[in-house]
Amino acid sequence: MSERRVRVRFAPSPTGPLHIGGVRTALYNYLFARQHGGDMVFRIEDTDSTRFVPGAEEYIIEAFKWLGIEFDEGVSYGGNYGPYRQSERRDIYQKYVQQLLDAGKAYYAFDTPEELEAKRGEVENFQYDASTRLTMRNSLTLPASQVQQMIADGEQYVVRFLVEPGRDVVVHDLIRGDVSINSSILDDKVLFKSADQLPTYHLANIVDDHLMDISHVIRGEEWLPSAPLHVLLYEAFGWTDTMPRFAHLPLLLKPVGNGKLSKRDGDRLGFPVFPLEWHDPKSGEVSSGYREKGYLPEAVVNFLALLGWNPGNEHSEVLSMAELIELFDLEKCSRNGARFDYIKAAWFNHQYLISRPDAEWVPELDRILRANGIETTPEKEEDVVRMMKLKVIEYTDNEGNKKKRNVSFVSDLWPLCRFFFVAPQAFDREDKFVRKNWKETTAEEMKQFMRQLQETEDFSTEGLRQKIDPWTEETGIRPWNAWRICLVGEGQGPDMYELAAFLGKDETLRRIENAIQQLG
RNA sequence: GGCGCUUUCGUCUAGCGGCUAGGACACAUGCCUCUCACGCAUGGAACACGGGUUCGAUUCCCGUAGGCGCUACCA
Repeated sequence: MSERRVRVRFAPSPTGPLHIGGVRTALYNYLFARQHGGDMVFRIEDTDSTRFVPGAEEYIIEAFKWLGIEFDEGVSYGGNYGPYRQSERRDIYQKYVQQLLDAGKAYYAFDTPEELEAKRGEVENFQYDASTRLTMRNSLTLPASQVQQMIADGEQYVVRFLVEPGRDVVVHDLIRGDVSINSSILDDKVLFKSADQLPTYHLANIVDDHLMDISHVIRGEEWLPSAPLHVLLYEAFGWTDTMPRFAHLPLLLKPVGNGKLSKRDGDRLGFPVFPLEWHDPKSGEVSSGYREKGYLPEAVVNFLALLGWNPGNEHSEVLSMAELIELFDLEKCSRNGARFDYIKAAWFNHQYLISRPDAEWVPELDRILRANGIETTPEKEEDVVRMMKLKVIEYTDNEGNKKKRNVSFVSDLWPLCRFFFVAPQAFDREDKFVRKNWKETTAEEMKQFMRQLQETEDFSTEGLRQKIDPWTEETGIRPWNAWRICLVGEGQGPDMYELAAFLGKDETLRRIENAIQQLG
């Protein structure tokens, strides 16, 4: 078994945008596959034609591209095990359904949805299983000739799996160990529906995993209760020796309150639950995405990887995809659900944002500036990036130490740097910083200060420092905070000499004059 | 209701019979300082409960309680 090539799959239903929990499941599959030099398969499980949502498949593919989770084969990637869309595999499933039917391991059932509904109404905890199947309308209770006739007449039916009661079915789970369930509590699951000539999830899933030679099934914990059914299905087909190994991942829970993470939590607390922004084609509703919110894909991946798995104490929590691949270990996955700590997600984003290479900033910053009506030319771009990188993301303090600012999202940047491009228009007298640093004597001091600036020949950072520092010593005037109000409008921003040097003498003086006029 | 999974700081977790129970996020305080930050330092903060097993349980077993999931002609 250790010789078997690792092949895993991520197999979503195209019923809407990819939930962040699904992203994590895919990520774990990906890490596992890459670590073992195996294959990652992308399969579309669209066996419920009524729930198909246009655009969902494309959305999912785009989301993984953005996140850097790569598939080796599957829908849109090709491969030797296709087709990878279940709706295109009808013939295959029919063959295997027939195989079970012929072997007496499955049977036709003609009970209509209405009849079943009625049954559930009159019998408490009704379940279609060994205890009830002989009281229903199916090929076990009806004469064979009548069954043939009904099918020939086009009567709607389903094929159900015949579960032998009274057996303990053991599922070996890589994360949880052996899980045992008695087959008597399992129902005779519907395997195939005549209405759309498609199988249900369970049948399609087992057949495809077998045919695609999947070695490991890594999926969410919600599948654990049906895992014994899947084991039984492998047995019924005679595929137990190549049955994949199972691993059921803990679920992602709400940040606060009870239950699993839902879209509503994101709306309520202000964080996305989808990787990309999603425009619902029916309702027109727009759901925010990590990408559009200014998250970096590396940060999302890193954060998600650590929700339910941990490499241990000796490692930093800031891990690249390559490091995650190297360290990942299914058996070290935790078994209990993880609350979704979106505050920590922001911290991860901060980590990646401040250490981003300059080149990657160019298009991003350019976009921000254009969005705010600042035109940059390609020649100027580099200067703008350098300036913003040095003065907004990272700067040098008076002692020459490199410092970094608390920027968590790309969208935080504009408010932090707009003063480089736009002079403060109005001043808020109620602002704490303004109140504290603009006193009655300040206007007069600023006028004196302006004369010093006026006389400064070398208006560079160093030139200003050499001219102004001695003056503050002589006069005892400490101009920096008031000066900051003039140029920035509030208590933030880089070193004042650096800022003034960037703005230039004219603009610096203009802004001070304006502030004096307004604040008096 | 039935079945299954699960339970260490507020949160994510390390721990795999003997530890002052460790780290990260968040929080608080201090240092730095021309502002906001960053950084650094410090601090508070946890083994759900009850029985066993054992010389010794956070760790193993059994209950109880809580949490989560499944219980469709959805995945």
